[in-house]
Amino acid sequence: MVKGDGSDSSVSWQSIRDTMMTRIRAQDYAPGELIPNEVDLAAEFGCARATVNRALRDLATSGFLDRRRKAGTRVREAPRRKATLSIPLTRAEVESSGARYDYRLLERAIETPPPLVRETLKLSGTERLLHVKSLHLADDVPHMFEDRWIVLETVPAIETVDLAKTSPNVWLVRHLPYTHGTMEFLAETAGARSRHLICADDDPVLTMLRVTWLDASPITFARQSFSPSHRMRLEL
Amino acid sequence: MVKGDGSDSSVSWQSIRDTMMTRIRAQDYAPGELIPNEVDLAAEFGCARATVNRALRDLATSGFLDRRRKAGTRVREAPRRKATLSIPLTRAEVESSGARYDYRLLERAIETPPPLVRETLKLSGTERLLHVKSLHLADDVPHMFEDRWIVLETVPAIETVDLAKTSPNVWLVRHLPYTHGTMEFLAETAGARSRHLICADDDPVLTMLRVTWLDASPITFARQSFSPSHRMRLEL
DNA sequence: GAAAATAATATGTCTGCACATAATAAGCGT
DNA sequence: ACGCTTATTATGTGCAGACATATTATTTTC
Repeated sequence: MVKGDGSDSSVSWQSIRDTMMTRIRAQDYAPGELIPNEVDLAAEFGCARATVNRALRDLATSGFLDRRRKAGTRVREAPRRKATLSIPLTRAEVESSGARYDYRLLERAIETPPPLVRETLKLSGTERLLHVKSLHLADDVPHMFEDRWIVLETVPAIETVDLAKTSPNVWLVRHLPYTHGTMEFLAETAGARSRHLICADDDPVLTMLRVTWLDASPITFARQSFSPSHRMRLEL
Repeated sequence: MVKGDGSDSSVSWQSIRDTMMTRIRAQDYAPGELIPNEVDLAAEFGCARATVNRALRDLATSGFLDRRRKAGTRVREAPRRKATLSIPLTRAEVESSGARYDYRLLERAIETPPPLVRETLKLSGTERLLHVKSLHLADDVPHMFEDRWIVLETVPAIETVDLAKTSPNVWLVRHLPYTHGTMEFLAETAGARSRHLICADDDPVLTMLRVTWLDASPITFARQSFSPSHRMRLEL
């Protein structure tokens, strides 16, 4: 076959991707403008169209290209980037820094949602929610305080789980992957949480709000506040 | 042909992906355990192996499966998730909320890096850096204060750019896409920034640190502090 | 029995080819 | 001109077959 030897006769989709990436960076293709179509590029690189397709598809999902049928492929003006945030699974985060992880269940109750939670999770207000407060520690030092609401209608199984042993997040990740969700970062003063995080009332703390859904059904709303000086790190 | 009519005889990779996703969620395949190989799945779904491959590859990049040659494909114990953060291009962020965006250059100077910057960007200390402080506004209200260092050795062209018109970030995104970088969120007190953000000295502000690289060359180190009450939102 | 050579296996990818689909462009009738 | 129908075109996807590559399993050799 023509491609058998692997060294030169065949072109890899990665090499095409890299070449195209170089051209985009060098502005050989102007931002916003059309690039040659797949057939032409395949001819240029001397490969099958499918190979070019793979390369361009990859650049599109990476956010450097915009592709539309018939309309063609064009260079994105402002590349969108994806951050691979190693899903703040607190345990892994703590242990990766060499510290010993510990978890304490503080409160557990079944309640109806207060207004903020009701709105966030788009509930009617009559649902039964599991309300859990917990503390996560690194080397016995408070690391994060979590206040979480879980919709029992969506996750009935969690009602019988012993949350003193397994943290809600760990259980949820393991048993009920979400389909989508949102995440918000904000800064606030520790306030009442200072008691758990062992800091001053007016210390600034980083708070992360997370809402997850299983299609149209709300799963959980979590408010996680980290001890002062903590940094949430993401890779780009 | 067998697949021509498009309605039933052919199976789409998306449908296979969805079916497999359902099985993973239902724990038909136990976490950590092997799933059938591509040939068997292709037989089950009545399609070509390439189609199964596409589906499984997608689930792997989404973080639900782990794939290794010869070793096979297994269900990840704790799915890794990716957040598509709409690259905090401040202008777009502000305008999407319906507000008018404005930008003001506060300071511009060429300096040698202080210790923190030198370490972060792994510099020797003798390099010339462009040091820029700027303020970004939404409807004339301070929205974000930025303190940025740009390595002129990596980005010589920016020295002649009129940064009163174009913000450094906009220029960089447009002219020099980075290959990788990191991002950190933290909470701190406004301190001296309170003057620009028009808030109290001890108000908690969300700060985002961003460092970007072009392969092994450092591009820029930015410290962006948002006005109190601002939330940084990411989609999962 | 341990190390080295060899086989087996699952995923990775490329090739041609065909048809599907979405969106634009062209043609046409009024 | 205007709106409608009908090409045309670029990307999207499927199939069968072949080879590539990374591991793991097995056998051979000392």
